[in-house]
Amino acid sequence: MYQNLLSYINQHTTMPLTSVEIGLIEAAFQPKKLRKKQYFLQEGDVSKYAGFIVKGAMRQYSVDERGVEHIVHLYIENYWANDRESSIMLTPSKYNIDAWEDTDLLIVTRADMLDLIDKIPALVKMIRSMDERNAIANQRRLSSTISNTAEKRYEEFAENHPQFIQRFPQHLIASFLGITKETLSRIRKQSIK
Amino acid sequence: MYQNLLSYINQHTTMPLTSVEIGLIEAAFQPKKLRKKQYFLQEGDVSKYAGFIVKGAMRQYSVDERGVEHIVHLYIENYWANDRESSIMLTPSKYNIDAWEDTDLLIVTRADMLDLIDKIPALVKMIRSMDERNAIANQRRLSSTISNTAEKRYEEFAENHPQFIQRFPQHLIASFLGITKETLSRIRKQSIK
DNA sequence: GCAAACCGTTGACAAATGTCAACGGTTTTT
DNA sequence: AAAAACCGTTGACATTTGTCAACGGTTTGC
Repeated sequence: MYQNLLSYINQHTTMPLTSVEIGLIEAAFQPKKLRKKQYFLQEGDVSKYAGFIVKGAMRQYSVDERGVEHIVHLYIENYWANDRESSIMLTPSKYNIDAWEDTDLLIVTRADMLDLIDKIPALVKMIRSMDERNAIANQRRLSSTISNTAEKRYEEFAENHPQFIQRFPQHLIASFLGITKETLSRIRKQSIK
Repeated sequence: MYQNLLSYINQHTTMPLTSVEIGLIEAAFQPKKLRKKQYFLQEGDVSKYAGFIVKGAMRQYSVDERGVEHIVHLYIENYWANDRESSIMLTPSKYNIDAWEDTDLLIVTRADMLDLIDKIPALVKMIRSMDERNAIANQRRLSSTISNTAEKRYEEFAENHPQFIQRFPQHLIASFLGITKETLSRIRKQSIK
């Protein structure tokens, strides 16, 4: 169960974890299973846990006044599911996070995570490295969203994230890209020609 | 000159800086002046410095195949101007960063910054706090971009960032929002009624 | 095994946004 | 002081994307 998380950590740090450190980590993270469609976080609640996905797939989305869902994140194995704004500022979340497939998580509270970071120097580097990767990914996505047409955004996404294309249905991909499922369907038809 | 930077750092940390630490910081950061329109970073170059804006205003943008500029960031006092992807991965930047007004910067290389972080514990927290704020801001912008109409995006932006509205001309704001200047002009006309 | 829900596609049409050209009023440069 | 560049606006029109309704082919749940 903890294997994925531990190797994820080792990949993002320079020095391997000691067995004492591994013990601390296993004590702080708690296993959690979600069935398909179960909520991990509901709009209006304050995020209590960050979840590392060991196995499964999840999505994060907002729901607008008309009831339309807007997918802001898709998650699979080795991703962290969380609304950082809510968990950092302790404000009610504007998002829902739920399981798209049956999912195994390792969850940790922000307090326990901060505690771990204080005790395990390697984690400081990991957090920074994760934040950097995250900032880069966000920058790319943002840039693509404001600069490219829907067609180009889809092409780029399909090229850079083929795992997501296979794993999630088309209407979720469309929403993630900020377009409707009909538009995506037509774009794909177009580009096959 | 260093006053703004030092109080910025103190605001983002818990313990005040010692005079030794202040000395280290002043040694690592180098003052730099840019005249309006001068480049801080040009597309194709690898980002060498991060720049803290003491006074002035800058913009970061890409240029597409048709020669159209897409503004990805606007910066004013107390912002950091940089293409993190380029400076972290050491890859040629896809962006330009230039001065929109005459600007005073304090610039630092990534190596010197990492060195400072190792020597000054308070900076570790500052970086994390900055990354968190950054992640939250990016999340909000992204969510707004894929979920809202142009009109609502402009309203939100004007409400949350009135300083930018005053400081940058409308066509830059439009590009930042991912729309044309004509569309923004019509949106504003509309909402006055 | 059947009903219900889900998924992608298509057509007809509406709405939002982009494109291009032109204008007048600034501000900046020389 | 004149010329040039910049800025926001407007009109006419094109293009992109959204909306709504319907369909058939899955897959899912009971």
